[in-house]
Amino acid sequence: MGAARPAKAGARGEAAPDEDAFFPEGAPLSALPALPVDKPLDYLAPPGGVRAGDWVEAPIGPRRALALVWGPPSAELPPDRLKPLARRLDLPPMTPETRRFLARAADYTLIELGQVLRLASRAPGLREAPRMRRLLTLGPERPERMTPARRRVIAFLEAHDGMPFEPAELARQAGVGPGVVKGLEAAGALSARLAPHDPPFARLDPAFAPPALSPAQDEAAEALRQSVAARGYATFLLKGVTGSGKTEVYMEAVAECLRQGRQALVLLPEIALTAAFLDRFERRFGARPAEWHSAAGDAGRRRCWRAAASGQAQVVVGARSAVFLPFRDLGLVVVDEEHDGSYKQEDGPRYNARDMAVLRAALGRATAVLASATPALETWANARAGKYRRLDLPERFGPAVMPRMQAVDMRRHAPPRGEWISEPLARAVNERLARGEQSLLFINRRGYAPLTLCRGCGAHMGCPHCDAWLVEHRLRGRLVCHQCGHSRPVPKACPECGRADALAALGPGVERLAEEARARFPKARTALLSSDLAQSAEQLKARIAAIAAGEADVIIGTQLVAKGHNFPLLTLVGVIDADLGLKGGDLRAAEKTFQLLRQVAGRAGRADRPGAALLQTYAPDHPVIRAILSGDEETFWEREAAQREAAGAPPFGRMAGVIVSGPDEARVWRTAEALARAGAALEQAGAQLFGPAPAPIARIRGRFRVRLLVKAPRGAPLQAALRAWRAATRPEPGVSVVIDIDPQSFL
DNA sequence: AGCACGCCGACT
DNA sequence: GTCGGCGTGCTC
Repeated sequence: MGAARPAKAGARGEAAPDEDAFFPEGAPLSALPALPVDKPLDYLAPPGGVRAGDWVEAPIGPRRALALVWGPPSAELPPDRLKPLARRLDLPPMTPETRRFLARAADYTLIELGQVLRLASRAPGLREAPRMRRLLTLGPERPERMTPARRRVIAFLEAHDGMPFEPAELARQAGVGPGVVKGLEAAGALSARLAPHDPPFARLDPAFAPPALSPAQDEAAEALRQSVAARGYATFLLKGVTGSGKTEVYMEAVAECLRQGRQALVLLPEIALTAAFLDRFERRFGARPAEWHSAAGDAGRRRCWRAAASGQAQVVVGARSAVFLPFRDLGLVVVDEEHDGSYKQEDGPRYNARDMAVLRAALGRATAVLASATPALETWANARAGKYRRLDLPERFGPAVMPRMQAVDMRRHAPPRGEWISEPLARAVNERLARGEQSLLFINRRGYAPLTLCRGCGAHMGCPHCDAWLVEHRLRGRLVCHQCGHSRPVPKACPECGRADALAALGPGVERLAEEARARFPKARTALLSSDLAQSAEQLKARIAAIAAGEADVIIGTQLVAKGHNFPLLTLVGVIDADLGLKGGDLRAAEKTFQLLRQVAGRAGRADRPGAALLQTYAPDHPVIRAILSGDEETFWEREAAQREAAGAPPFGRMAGVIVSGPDEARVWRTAEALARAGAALEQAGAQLFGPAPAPIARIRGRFRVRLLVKAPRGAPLQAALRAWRAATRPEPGVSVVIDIDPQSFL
């Protein structure tokens, strides 16, 4: 996310200057339907009039759509051609801040403005009247005829001190039939009132249970508190390893936000992690926040959306799409584990919730907090450039931030053919076994073996849809393509030459490594952890928890172990192939490997009991390996940033990936070349175009794919230029051109 | 998002 | 000759 400057006029769909303009019945106005239109359409105000920001129902073709009153009419059509809006909806109006945010988000992500409104209104039942229910309390009168059943109802209500009940619930609790309650109400002994069906969220108390903070935590918390209290824009990078207390620190920012009477949003990358977070939240503030994620259900989403819009929900905790909720007054956005790839929406409208969070804070005079132990390169670069304020949390229990890191030079310690655990690593594991401690053997490759080769004719088992090799999954008895998911049974004989028993499995996967570990450490209890072995997310979590609690001595795992769960008994991490991922054309390979290996190695030991990590490598002098060994991440990031600039690859900030794909290779290539030729138009706008790369054309899921890259200096109108450029080139039939504004996807 | 319009393939 | 595939465009 680039600089967070205040809103600038001129962007498409900018909120009208007259922010709460009133439009009396019949007056022309513009309103934005929640469908993929790229600008508001003109309508006439409905009976009773409307204001900018009001939710309405707009006729669109033969249908009616949810829409938002945007501002004065564009006057592109004469007023006699305009249709009147159907009606004003009983929903809290959208604030000018949120409207400006939606406009800028559309501009930044190249998503149609109406589609962004749709993201902001994805809750069920918005066009229906809010559901109400009848509640009964004790009325002023007593009934003339008193019966035992009636007495029970009255006594029950008296005992509950004015608390209201639904009729059916009251009858059940008082142990009477529904007729008794009805009779009492008719006699005037009970009075009824209507209340919203969705109960309000419990009030949160910022003073409920403030934790004792370390001096370093308190310093960071104070910086955040001051920023929230100042009610202006700022973004912080809150950096600290697991266990440094990041969560406690940003919870204090939430507390200050509550004291300010503004709303806070906490984005979490994984729904699976929310339950633990919610418990923690409740212990701090005495009640649970509103939740926003797909698993919350229709009722939950409706309740959360309305409470966010009305301001009743003080804090919303949610997945990435929560960033588009129409908050009434958002004062703080926290993005936890900001480097996490799941903040990126890849299907349908493409956006990165982390970037949207920063944009939203900038336009709403709010504080954004990006929390991570391993920030994304672009976040790190933004902090270095002074756009984000950086807060570093040291380890609470002393300087032992990372485990002792050591390389095992595989050129000197090569294991025998068909094995992958070196002697030094085996020794280290045996030491742990003797002490009753856990070891983790890490290999970032699922399955048994990455390559199956015929010893007879040399044929390798490739995917019929991609160029990728098929990976043998021995536990499933299948060959699987990790690119496209295609799978087939493991053949008995070579499909090329027909020779039986000639197929050889080459290279290690996690299943094979587990086999080797069991043979190598026969007395140890081994456990295999791989995402494709789990039946369900729940089951996987339970399994990880059991292993973390000590059910295994040697864990053999894929990158799944890098995230989430802590392993308190773990004191050794052995990285089987630290070089994996450093090869290949991915510009982000070094950065990704660096982060992954640090995260995995960081699982070893705890702050008070540092562990060790052994990296098996054939290239101990590779800069990435050296950076991981030295732990000097600042230098590493500096180098990565500089190298990208030197290579002419877009550095940071304003850039876009352009994905050209289709089923016909020649058509995809011709379209990519046509786009490249039209790049002159981009260059006039100060942008540069890279590609298409001369490398062989990629095949993914049966479609050919070519990538182009566009970069523009800060301040260049990249979005507008991209729009014009794309419009100027007609893709060949069947070819699609997708512009991806987020850097993570294409680097 | 729907829905109509429109231009090329296989068919009673 | 037509029926129908879904690519493209429009909705105030």
